[in-house]
Amino acid sequence: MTMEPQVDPMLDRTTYREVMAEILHRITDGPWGPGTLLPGEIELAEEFGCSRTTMNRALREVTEQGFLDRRRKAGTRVRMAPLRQARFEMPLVRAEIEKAGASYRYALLARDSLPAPDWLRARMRLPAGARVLHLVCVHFADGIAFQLEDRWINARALPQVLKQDFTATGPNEWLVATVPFSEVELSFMACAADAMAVDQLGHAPGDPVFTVERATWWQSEAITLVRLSHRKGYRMTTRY
Amino acid sequence: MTMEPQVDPMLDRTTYREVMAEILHRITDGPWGPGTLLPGEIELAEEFGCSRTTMNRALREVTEQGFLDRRRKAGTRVRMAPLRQARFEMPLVRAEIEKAGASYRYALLARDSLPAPDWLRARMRLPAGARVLHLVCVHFADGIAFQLEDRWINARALPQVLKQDFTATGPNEWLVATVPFSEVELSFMACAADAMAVDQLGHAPGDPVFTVERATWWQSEAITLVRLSHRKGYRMTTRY
DNA sequence: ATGACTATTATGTCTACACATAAGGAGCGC
DNA sequence: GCGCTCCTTATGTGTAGACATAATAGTCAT
Repeated sequence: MTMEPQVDPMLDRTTYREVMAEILHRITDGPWGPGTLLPGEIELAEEFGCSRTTMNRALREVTEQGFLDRRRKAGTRVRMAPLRQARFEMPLVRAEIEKAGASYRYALLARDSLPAPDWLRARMRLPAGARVLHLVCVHFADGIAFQLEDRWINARALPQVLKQDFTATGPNEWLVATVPFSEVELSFMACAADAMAVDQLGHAPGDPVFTVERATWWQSEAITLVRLSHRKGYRMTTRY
Repeated sequence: MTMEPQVDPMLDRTTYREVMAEILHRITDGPWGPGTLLPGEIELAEEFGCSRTTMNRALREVTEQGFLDRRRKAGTRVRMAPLRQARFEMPLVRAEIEKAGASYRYALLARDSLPAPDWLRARMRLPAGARVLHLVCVHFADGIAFQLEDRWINARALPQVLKQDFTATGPNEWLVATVPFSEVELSFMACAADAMAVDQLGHAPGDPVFTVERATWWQSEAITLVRLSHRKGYRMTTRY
């Protein structure tokens, strides 16, 4: 029984990834400078030797990356300035420190179970009388205090948290592995160093401290509120 | 000539947006808790009354939003914790102020054309002897200083900038409309108030000032470096 | 048992086609 | 000129069908 030699029919096909790459190239280093009106999908599909569906997907994804502006009837245009948005990954401190090539150490400073104070109940939309666990910990990079973590965890939503002993690993890593979140509020700000920041991070009183506050909920139930104070001179940087 | 009554065939169709909404609902408020293994695409498509293509797109987009984890053969699983990434839109100050319902006013404080100082050349990878335009401006919300802008623009890359008179509109709006960028470095930090911040933003000397620094390049050529200092108590917040 | 091959399966992607929808633009009445 | 309708056009989205690919699970020989 003889077989016809079969060439893989999909092997030569232009994929939407290839199309994307070429489009991005034409935008950033090629003839499609800012403001250029691109040919229509059908025309481009013919030029690239793919279906309109594939071209549509490629253009859609390049648009999502912020380089194009598409409007029905008006066509596809190269943005004057790529969409002004920054994506931050919020890494675990541990990962951040180890990525920088420093050794990581963690210490628990305080641990306290108590009814949620009023300001916290208001901030996190907690019901009256909810119990919370309050933790204070420090993260060290090469033995030097890097980040001070002041965390509140809703023990009503997570009763197991009260049995956790956070002396070995931080609450962040435990939470990430244990509970999800559906809603996050994230703030960046500059605060004046308080007593805790002075003691633990080596700031002078009143020094500017870069602080991140992060509140998370799951299915409308408060999970945790954390304030992360950083060592002197810390910058949060992203490139894109 | 009689016509058959034609029902719009697409009107009843399940759209990928509807599917996405239902999937997200099932994840965040429904039976698909973290770790759940979802049924296969074909099965889901049947249940939702749509094609596998549509179901695939819905699942793909929910995955992009960080709620699902998909692997060939292994299937689709709800993530334990939604992907930890934050997206910041970087609005024009004007838009930010007006969105908050305040009136916007702009003022140019200083304007100076000079050869790039060494620190700036190093910071922006500028060639020796490059001329830059240095601008200082303030953005007011309801008459109160909101943001202080300290900007350097590479006049070698943008010779037209020297002819621009930035008394009426800020350099940001001009740049956005004039020149694109392909590379951005964005930093957030807490600085101590300097003389300029004291004079213009009403800080006390040494007060913590939330500062954003943003450097942009286009095709490896430096465009602009800007430091934005914010009024007392400013928080940059995002929800997702 | 163990390592190598094979079958199976769920997702990934491409095609061709059709209809939907937003919005620019022409033409018209005033 | 101004505002209105209507046509056209480019993108947006849905369908059925096919093949691609990665990864698991099972089979077989050693």
